Amino acid sequence: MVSRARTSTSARMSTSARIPVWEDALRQHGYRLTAPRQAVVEIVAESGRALNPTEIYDRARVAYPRLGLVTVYRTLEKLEELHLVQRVHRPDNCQAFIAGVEGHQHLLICQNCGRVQYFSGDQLEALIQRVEADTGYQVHDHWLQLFGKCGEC
Amino acid sequence: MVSRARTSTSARMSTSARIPVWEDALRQHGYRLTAPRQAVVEIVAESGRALNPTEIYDRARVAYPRLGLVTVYRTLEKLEELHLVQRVHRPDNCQAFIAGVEGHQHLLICQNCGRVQYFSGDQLEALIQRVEADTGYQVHDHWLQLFGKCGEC
DNA sequence: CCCACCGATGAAAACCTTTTTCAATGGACT
DNA sequence: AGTCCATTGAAAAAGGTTTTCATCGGTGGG
Ligand SMILES: [Mn+2]
Ligand SMILES: [Mn+2]
Ligand SMILES: [Zn+2]
Ligand SMILES: [Zn+2]
Repeated sequence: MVSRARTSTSARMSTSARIPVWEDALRQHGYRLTAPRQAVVEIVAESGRALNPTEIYDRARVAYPRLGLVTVYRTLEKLEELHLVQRVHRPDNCQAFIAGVEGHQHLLICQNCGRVQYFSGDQLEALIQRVEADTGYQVHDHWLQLFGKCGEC
Repeated sequence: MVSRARTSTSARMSTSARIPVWEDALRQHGYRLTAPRQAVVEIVAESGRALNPTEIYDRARVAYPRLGLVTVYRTLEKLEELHLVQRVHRPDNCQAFIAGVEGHQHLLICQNCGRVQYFSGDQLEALIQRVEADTGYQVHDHWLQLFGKCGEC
């Protein structure tokens, strides 16, 4: 039970509930909330998959056809700076972005459809201490990602 | 003691001992062992840090000035295919390569100087089972990387 | 030994993605 | 209305990787 409790997959905010939160965050940091930004925010906030800049561009242009690709890059830059999105690294593609979560969590990625889930509760402390003792390194951070096949695939 | 034994940092082949091994592997797969390839192999096999194609290019040209950057890319392609090198992903740079190791191991990377060490013996089985149960995903693979500061830094 | 073949090479061109530049736009505030 | 200035999209530039191509040169067969 104790060990069970240490791992949790996040019951995240529903994807559409993110939109007003992100919009507020942008405004509260002095950024204007413009139509092209809203178009980008809507796509990224609602996606359960990590998306490339060009994928975001293509999808957001459906709602806002005048959008320029540069604005996608610039909006992603701001969303990343505010920790609202994070980059997802995969063997073949490290240029994709997904909505972030608060605190320290890890990614579980479907190798088939790209669907992403977060989880937390790794127990790496003991491992890290051993590696530190063995190597003389001081460990300050870690990446853990699981890859597999999601329920739908 | 049991848990200690499950974690090990690899007492790897000395870096220079890799060179003949890699050269044999290339030959045995039908690739010719040419001077430009040898220059690339020597740099990558002997490096304790992950190197970009252009870093490899610059270093290898010291020994073989006629070398073209394209040959660096092509040689890396073959070394990766033979699992002699692997790509190292970092927050800011996913285009660097380091000598691989046999079997399943993980990377420990110095954030200051880029020095890389391998370790094995994570105990993720229980965590993975829990995440699978919670999410309905089937986990087939994982990435674990530690970042920190090495003894020299 | 000579030749034909073909893998390998480097230069140049093409390509693709990301960043920078720039003039124009249009909110926010007075 | 008028000023300020963040924001925008187009275009250019930059940066990195891949493709193309003519040439080179090692190897194996004649
Ligand atoms: Mn963790
Ligand atoms: Mn592992
Ligand atoms: Zn899936
Ligand atoms: Zn170091």
